[in-house]
Amino acid sequence: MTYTQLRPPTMADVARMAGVSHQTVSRVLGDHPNVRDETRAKVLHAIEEMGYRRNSSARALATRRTRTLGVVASNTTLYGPASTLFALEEAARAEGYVVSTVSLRELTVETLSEALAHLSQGGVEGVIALAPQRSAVEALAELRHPFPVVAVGTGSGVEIPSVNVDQFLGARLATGHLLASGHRTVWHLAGPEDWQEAVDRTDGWRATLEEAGVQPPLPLGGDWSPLSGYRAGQELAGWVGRGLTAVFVANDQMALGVLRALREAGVRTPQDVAVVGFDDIPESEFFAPPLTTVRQDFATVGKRSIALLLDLIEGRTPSGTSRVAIEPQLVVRASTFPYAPQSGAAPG
Amino acid sequence: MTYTQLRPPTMADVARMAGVSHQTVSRVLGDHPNVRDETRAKVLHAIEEMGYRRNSSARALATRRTRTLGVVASNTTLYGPASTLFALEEAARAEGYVVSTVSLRELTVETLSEALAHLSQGGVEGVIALAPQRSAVEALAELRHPFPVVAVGTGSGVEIPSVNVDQFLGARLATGHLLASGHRTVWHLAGPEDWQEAVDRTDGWRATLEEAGVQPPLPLGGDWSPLSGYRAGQELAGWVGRGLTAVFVANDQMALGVLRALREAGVRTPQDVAVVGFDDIPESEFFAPPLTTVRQDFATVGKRSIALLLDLIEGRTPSGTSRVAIEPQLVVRASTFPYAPQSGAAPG
DNA sequence: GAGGTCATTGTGAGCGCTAACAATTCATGG
DNA sequence: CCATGAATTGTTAGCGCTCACAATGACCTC
Repeated sequence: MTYTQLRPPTMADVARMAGVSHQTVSRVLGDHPNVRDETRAKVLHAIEEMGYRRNSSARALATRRTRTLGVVASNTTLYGPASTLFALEEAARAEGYVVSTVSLRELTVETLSEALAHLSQGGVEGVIALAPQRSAVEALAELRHPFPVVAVGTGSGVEIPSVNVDQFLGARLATGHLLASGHRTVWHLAGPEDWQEAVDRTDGWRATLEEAGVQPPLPLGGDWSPLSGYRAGQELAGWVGRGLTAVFVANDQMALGVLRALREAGVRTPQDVAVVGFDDIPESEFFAPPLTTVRQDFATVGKRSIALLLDLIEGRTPSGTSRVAIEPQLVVRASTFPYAPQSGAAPG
Repeated sequence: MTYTQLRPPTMADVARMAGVSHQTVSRVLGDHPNVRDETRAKVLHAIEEMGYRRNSSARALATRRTRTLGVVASNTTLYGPASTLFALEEAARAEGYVVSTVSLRELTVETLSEALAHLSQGGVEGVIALAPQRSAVEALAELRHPFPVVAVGTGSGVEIPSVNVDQFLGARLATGHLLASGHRTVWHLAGPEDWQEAVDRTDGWRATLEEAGVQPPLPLGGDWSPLSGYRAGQELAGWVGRGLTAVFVANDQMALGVLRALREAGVRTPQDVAVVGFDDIPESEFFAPPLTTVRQDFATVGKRSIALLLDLIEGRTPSGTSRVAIEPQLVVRASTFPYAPQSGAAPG
């Protein structure tokens, strides 16, 4: 078939065919109660017959509601952002909203600004910003935008309404688990410093050690990629036998690289060095060995974010006040076995 | 700040402030050439001053163009779909289009139909359907929709305009590589039978073996997950020493499970059994051992899909004729080493 | 100086819908 | 039988923009 420019039927066309006024058609479509069944049937029949679809632009213009939300994200092929995106869309759709997305290669003032402008062109009523980099958050605070914005993954120390997984707590769970398993200290491979989540995880790790009266070793740094984990793992391997028996890695992908580097260096996991990751990506369970990690509940993040944004749009919540924090969960697997008898699923 | 319902300024407001007609404001915004510089400056100043933004609904209504495209996808947290989604959005944005997405948990006639209706509510001018399941494609062909639809990942045997990576060729590359490395035969762990891509990969594998005069073993089946790969791997381990020396696995995630199962069974990769995957997910390079696999160029898929859809929307291409196929690429790593001296990057 | 051309600006009419109000119908009770 | 009000339907006026066309004025040309 070809999509010729024959103009699609309008409400008036339907009304004519059904022998009613266009307003009655509108009432039928809007499920207005005061329409006689017989009339409704006539209208529905005409709609069906003509293949009529309500013009969303005209509707949006008249109602001043587009029922569209925007999402700005980066690194959308990573498990975390992809999962959040999925949850956001599902939650928004459940509320009758369409979601338009902009996926950025990098978050800067410029790209963010363009993204918001682009979404504005799409007529969004509000925007969720998956903005894990701190620079992005600052940019967001500066930018003028005619709609409310909710930040996700920015940490709670920002001006903007935000929803976050409690990264500090997650790191505490991971580190505490290793200490409880008998390790004297826990090393740390951190994520990029300009990511708030990375900083929070490092802070949680450090705080846990300090509370246990342990002087934290100097953390290593990576960029979330398996490759950076691999490189850090090579360095870590050099410390085995000199006090290194446990590592908390800031995400699962880097942990994968660490595992490989350790293996290549002849270091056994978990017998020589225990490893904990963060995220619980689907592959983690099948790493060599299966990875103990911290699971984030992205579905809840999505739901809460949409709920908050809709509150803001409807004016139910004064913006600037809202901070939502969500608890993560430790998942114990073989990479910290046999030090971990207390909880979690056994590996398959 | 609060988003009070003070009505945002309209074009007429700007016009009044700048002392011109609303049409002149429209011209400035539309970069119409015949506007005096002085006038343009006045208008731009007024726009800036009032924080004016063009109302997209009104614009869409008047122009009959929403400049919005829709995407229906499932399994969006998997690497392949997520990468395609990213590429699609980027390509569409480059053309000035906003992208609205619907992420489905499963593709059925009902969910697809709802998704299209939802996107229609969002005013899309066309839709890309990431529809790897065959059932979905059939559903797509049946459904009435007032806009063009391009299918991605459906294989080329469908009525609908489509864009695909040549899965058959990919399987041929993988299987051929193993045969060329000296293996007598190649076993196969297939994806779900209702996925066209899985079928095409199996067909490519079978054809390559038959052309080499080898009777293909019975393929195993999985569901793309590492777990299903793990289970299949346990079974495969039982065939080692009885003719099994090489396995072509239909995706990297399942290959991960296979690797683990083999390892646990004391089977060495690649010395005892060589393994090839499909997708080249970022983690593959860091599996134990690093995985030989087939890379799909999702960026090109995205660009070509958008280009095709826009052609359809503009009426440049008669729909129903267009099939685009994209070549995949073999990436050789240690899981087929040392049988593979001929090409590809060495493991890190 | 009349007529013509071009650049620039303004005017009016819709795009297809919903909201507010007006009009009509119908059942009901006094 | 007619007033009363509820249920149902119709009428009108925008929503904020772009498009087609009209109007204005500056500048030439002969």
